[in-house]
Amino acid sequence: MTTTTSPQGRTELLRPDRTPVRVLVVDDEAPLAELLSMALRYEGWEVRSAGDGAGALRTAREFRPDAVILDVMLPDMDGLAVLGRLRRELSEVPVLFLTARDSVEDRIAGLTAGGDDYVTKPFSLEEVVARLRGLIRRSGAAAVRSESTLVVGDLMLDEDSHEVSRGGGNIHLTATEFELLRFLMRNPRRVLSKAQILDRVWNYDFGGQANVVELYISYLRKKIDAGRTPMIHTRRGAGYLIKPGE
Amino acid sequence: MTTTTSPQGRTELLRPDRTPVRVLVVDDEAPLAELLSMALRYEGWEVRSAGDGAGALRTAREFRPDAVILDVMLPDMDGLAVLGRLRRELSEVPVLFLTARDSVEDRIAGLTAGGDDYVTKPFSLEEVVARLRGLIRRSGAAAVRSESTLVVGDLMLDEDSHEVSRGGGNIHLTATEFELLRFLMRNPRRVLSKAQILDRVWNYDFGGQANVVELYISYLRKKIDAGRTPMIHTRRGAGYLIKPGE
DNA sequence: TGTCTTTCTCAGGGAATTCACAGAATCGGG
DNA sequence: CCCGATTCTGTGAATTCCCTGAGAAAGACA
Repeated sequence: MTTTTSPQGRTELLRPDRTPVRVLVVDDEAPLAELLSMALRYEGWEVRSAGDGAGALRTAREFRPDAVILDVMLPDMDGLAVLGRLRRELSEVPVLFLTARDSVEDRIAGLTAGGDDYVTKPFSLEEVVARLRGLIRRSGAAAVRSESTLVVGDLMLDEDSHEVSRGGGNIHLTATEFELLRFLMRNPRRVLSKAQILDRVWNYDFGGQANVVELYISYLRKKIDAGRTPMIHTRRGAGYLIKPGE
Repeated sequence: MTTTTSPQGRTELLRPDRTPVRVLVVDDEAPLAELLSMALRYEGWEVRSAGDGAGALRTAREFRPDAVILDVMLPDMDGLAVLGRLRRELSEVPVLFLTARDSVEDRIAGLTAGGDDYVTKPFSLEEVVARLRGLIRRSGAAAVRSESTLVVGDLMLDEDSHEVSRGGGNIHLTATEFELLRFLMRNPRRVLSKAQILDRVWNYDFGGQANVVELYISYLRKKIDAGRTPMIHTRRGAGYLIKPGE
């Protein structure tokens, strides 16, 4: 039941013994597993990865993760088989499933019901991190009842209700705008490059123009900063950052 | 998991000694037992499971559950035999029977007279959780803090009588509409994705189109929001949430 | 069994959102 | 003060997401 402040200046999840939360990533696509691992390490978590079911079980046995990210499609055995065995050894561990968009309905629905969750490919890293954070919090492995509300100055963003307000007035954001603002607010007073933002907020296979970020920053400014003292700032050549006005 | 607040933010059932309620799940279909266990743990309860009658008795003796979920069809012995023996050792424990749709009338009817209850397969998790909650509440095993009436604004839903009203006027809902509204009302001001809703409210083997959720939201709106200030809101790209008007 | 209710699929329409493109504006270095 | 690089933003098209009517299928009840 501990909260500490990470290098990023954010409250962090910690296990009761004050060691970092441990996450096991299971995916046979190496680049994807790598991408996830790096994103999770960036969050301050300890990560191991496995490329198949057998390896997953072996690693889990020894690593004792607090949460597992599991691709449903594995080369050697079905994700479900892995899940079954995993549960036999680490009964409580929450699982975040990765799945293709179309295979969702048939098999995942139901699996996730117990408090597990899933994300469809292609996903954004922000989404994965947010979901995983929720899972871990609910599982009680890292017993931190952190607030679901992000606050920067007079700007508030509620991750549960998806409500955003500044100085009392409610603000309507689209899904992408919301994700972008959430990412900014999770890293207040810190410059985020367009590349970082693209990597985090957009799906990992997004192939479009990099200036969508500029575009969405522009949208956000119209809604968030309109008139008031601006909180979203440009660092030319570096990126963007959010901080309380004055 | 020692908080009095559930993941949904509702008051939780706790035993007199303030430990979580203990539930024993007895079912020979492992995936189903797993599904149930996870859902119940998510509710903040402590769960053990057994795959046959003998195991059930062994576990019950040692685990001393406050309630039992019992599949009527077990490989080694009849659910009824298990029940008989169970009662000899834990005389008061309430039981929630799981049964196939057609085997209901003949035998279960009499069994449930004693304050027990039953659910037919396939069931939805919301239904099982609700029934179990009712059983435990009535049994008096747990100090009950939660009301059986959910209230959001001027909207009221009674989980016992299944009555729903808004602003005094009674509203008739079908079974599915009721479950959906209950799930929404148990998570007020919180965005629920269509996937989450599907997992919880629909039967675990539902394989249909995800847009049934949209459809039933539409039905609910006609009955709940008709004319008045809307309480059911769409968060495009994220899900739905219910909150008091204004 | 026949009737009424409920559940669910399908498909069309409408609206909100996402994104590319391109020209305007701004910045910083010389 | 000028120029290239970078950022901002208006326009519009494509897409995605959501709502809902109509009717088929399944179930409940008498």
